[in-house]
Order: sequence, then structure tokens, then C-alpha cells
Amino acid sequence: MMNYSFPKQEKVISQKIIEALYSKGNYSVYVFPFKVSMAFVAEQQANCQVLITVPKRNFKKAVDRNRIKRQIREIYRLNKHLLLNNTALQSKQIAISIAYISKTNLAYNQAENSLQKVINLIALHLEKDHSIPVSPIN
RNA sequence: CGUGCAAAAUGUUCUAUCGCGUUACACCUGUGUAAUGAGGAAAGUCUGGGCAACACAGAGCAGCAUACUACCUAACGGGUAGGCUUUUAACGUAAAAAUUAAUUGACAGACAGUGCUAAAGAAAAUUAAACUACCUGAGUUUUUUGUAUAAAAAUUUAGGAAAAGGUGAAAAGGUGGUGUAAGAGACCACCGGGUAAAUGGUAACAUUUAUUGCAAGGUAAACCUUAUGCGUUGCAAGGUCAAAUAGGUUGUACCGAGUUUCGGCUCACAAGGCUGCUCGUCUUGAUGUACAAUGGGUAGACUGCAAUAGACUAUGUUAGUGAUAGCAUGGCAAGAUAAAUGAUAGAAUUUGUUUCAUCGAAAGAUGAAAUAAAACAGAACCCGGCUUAUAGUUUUGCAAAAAAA
RNA sequence: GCUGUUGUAGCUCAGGGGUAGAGCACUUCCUUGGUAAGGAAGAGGUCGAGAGUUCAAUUCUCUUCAACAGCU
Repeated sequence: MMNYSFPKQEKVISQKIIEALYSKGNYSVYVFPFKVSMAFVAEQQANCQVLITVPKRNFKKAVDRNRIKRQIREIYRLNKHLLLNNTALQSKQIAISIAYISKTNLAYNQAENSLQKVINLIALHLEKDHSIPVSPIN
């Protein structure tokens, strides 16, 4: 049975993690219309935490931003099993930020394909990282 | 009948699957069940208040805001009614006025004072000026006539006057007449304005009468004057709990002079706070010494904060022209915090476009199918307003044109 | 959420009621064997948008749009 829920523990809330996501030279993927970056964290309640952002510069109105964020959240919620079922993740804790780059409204099917591609790339990176004994953080 | 503009009202619905926030309950303590979950503007942050902290909040100056009258309201820069006013239309007329309807107004004061008023124009602000043109007197020249005189023209000069021309946004009441050398409110009639009184109205103001020839434009969204009001900062206010790191921090007493009944009082100095400044007022007494107390505070978390409560709201009724107020009955309805209230699929509803069919002279109407669209916009401490944005539908008003009767 | 500032030529900025300028950049000419520098001339503006006050608005007032900054 797949777990499609998306509780609050799986969202990035701490400001320190957000700074870590954007400041350090982390692993990042660029697949249109998303820019995804990833960081290793510690002492969090969930294995994988997600931050979804839509820039105010591209979308002036709060209605548009909210709608795009909700759509991205739905896409992630329905596809996160691709990442969480990966065995490489079991021993680690990561944070992911998904930024929406495009200036036009979101096309659902295209965005779903892109996000699936991104998740696969991240899973690949995790497996490679697992082969290296020393993790880059700590 | 349609179109456009303005104002007001309304602001699509249902099902399935998978999810999110809050509250309640249950237990296996992180799951389940149930209930519930965004607007008329939630927006802009333009305003008034609640609430909170700063001295339970002082005076003057400065500063800011408001500005016809009466009323409503917790309060307001908001609203209602009225007055005056702008524009348009109708009616009316020779033309106006008056009247009616809609509409406009940051609607106190420009004889308290200071400034500004370009270019153009002769002259641009307190009794202004004279370019062309007008009139009178004097001189010179020319022409006419037989001469003088006289007349006419040109020119110089001394005045008159402000009517005509031209400039300008504005040229010192307007129109018509009398008058005059020419003219002029110099005088007269009507219109407009000022002053006073009476009447009506709570008042703004209106009407009538009398009187005044009527001289000093505009700008106060220039400074300003008058009247009224305003303490400052905002929930990132404020309060509680509290890792790591760094190091201390806080309270009390003593510490200038005089006096003393040893409780204090007065004076001086210094530091700090209270609104930008001044006054006034409050607190403290440097450094240091002694004693006492363990905390203070950042990341973060909780609270403030979401309701059996209120300037709440729906309906009815009473009072009032109305805003609104009273009474009766019913209702209690979001609370997130990198920020919930959704996503996907299907169906219905409304509207547009295209095609087809029927009716019709035509405009068009009805039905079916396909396709597209369904506005503006997302609570963030809470209420009252204002402003701005809004597809489609409905209502009201206005505008212009065409067709038919 | 709250508080403020700024929009003028391609760029950086003046101007604070009387029809808009400076520097750099651009165009043409002169100078040089040629280029640069230098000299002379020229072009380029809805003064963010819409209303209002005024005879007249880039300037004053209101509304609105955009950009930027500060407060944890």
C-alpha cells in the first residue's frame, strides 16, 4: 500500500536548514521548470523534508503563487514513493528545495514528468554517495 | 430590440479518488472517527477606534490634520438630510430669468499682512496708463479764394477723455439711453454687487424693503489668518519558558555642602528618562567598597489569538424624511505561521463562436451537435469606514444612431 | 504584518509653477598618412499612469502602478 500523505513533519520549517540549502555548494539539479537542490541534515523527525518556493518576482499575485505551490505539492505527494522506497535513504536525512523557475502558469502533466526525472536523479546521487564511506556533512 | 457609459445587487453547482489545517472524542500515542475550514473587496494601508507598551500622559512653541449648516455614530478625514454652487437636459422666452430632473464641489477667510502673476501688450494692481484712433487750444507749412479772415490737409506742441481698435487667462460692473467738444455711473432704466433692517428657518441661507453709483483682479491644492482636534510607537506591541557559546548580571547600603528632634528637609553638581525644542517634572548618585541574590539573554517554543462573545449579525416591528436608534425572536460561523482551506477526473448550469434543421419578407427566434470560457482576487491581532479591481446575470438612469409601426 | 524612499534623454543625475538641461554615449563635419584625444554642429523626452487646483503643472494635491530600503 502506497503512502500518499504529506504531513507537516515532511516540510522544511527551520530557517537554519533553509540557509544551509541555499548557501553551501550542495548537489543541485536543473530540469525545466524546476531548480532542485539538496542538503544533508541531522536530528529531524522525517527522513526527507521538502521546501517548495515560487518567486514573488515572477508571480505578483498571491493567488497564482498559492495555486502553483499547491499543484507542486500534489505532484510531489503522489510521486514521493519513488524516493522514499529507495534503500539508500534509510540511513540518512536530507532536505530538498523545489523552486519554480518558469514565468508562465504550470502545466500539470509536463511538470509531473520533470519532477519524476528529478527524483530519479536525486536517488541516483544518493546511491553513489552511499558507496563513499565519509559523508560530506559533519 | 440591441449597443455603450454610470450606479446598485449577485458573485456557478454536484459526484468520485487522493490529501491539508483546527477542534472534540477514542485508544494500540500516532493513528482512527466526527464536525468544521477564505471575501465583497480578505487587496491598497488612506483613515477612526479597541487592545498593548512607554511616566495611569503635564504646559508653551513648533508640527500635522480638518474646514457651508444641522444631525447620526464608540469615533472618524465616514454617513444622512438640507443650503449654496458647477454642468447638462426638459419646459419656457424675442433673448433671458424662474421651474423640474440628473449631476459637480478639498464649499472658512484674498478691505490682517507678505509673496507670485511668464511671453504678449501703451499700461498688470490701490485711486494704472496713452500705441493707433477721437476731441479742444496754440504754432508752422501747403492748398482753395482777388487779399485778410475763414475752411481743409499735414506736422509740432499744451491739454481732455478712457468710448472704439489691438494684446492677454485677466484691462477696474454689464446692456440700452440721456448727456458732451469728445467722452465717462457724470446722470437714468433694467440686471448684477455692497450695506442695513424686517420676515421665514434650529442653522447654513432665502425673500422683501430701504440705501449705496459701486475704488483696490486672480492665486490660500503659495506663505498665512481664524476655529477645532491630535502624546509616541505598533501584535515584528507586550508577556512566559528557555539549548549552545561568551562571559558575568541584578538588587540594597555608604560615598558633596548646610541644618536637624537623626525620621528627614534645603541647596549645589553630574548622569539618565519623559515628543522635535524650551519649561517643568521624575529617577539615580561616578569610580569604588560591603552585603545579598542567581540569574539575564540569542536560535527556538508557547502566549497575546479566536471566543457563550459583542460598538456582532439575520428577520420582524416601532420612532425618524433619512443615516440611525429602541424592542422581540433566531444565529455563533476560519485561525494558518516558509504560512492550511487543495489536486485530478467526470457531470450539470450559464455565456460566446461555428455548423445543421425548423419558422420568418428581413432583422431574428427556437432546437440539436461540436468547441471554448466562467471575473476580480487569498484571511494573518480585532472591528467601523473610504479607495481601487471585478466575467456573466438582474435592476435603474443617461447617450447616440438605425430599422419597423 | 508594519514603516518609509524613489520614478526626468540609451546610462548617471540636475531642475521645486512660465513649455527641460548637464556629463558620458550616439550622428555629421574639421583636425591626422590613419586611429584615439581635441574642436564645431546636430539628433534624441507622453518628465511612470490617471484625475484635480491654476490663465498655465515635470513642479502643488489626490488616486494608482512599478522599483527599492528598513523593522524579527
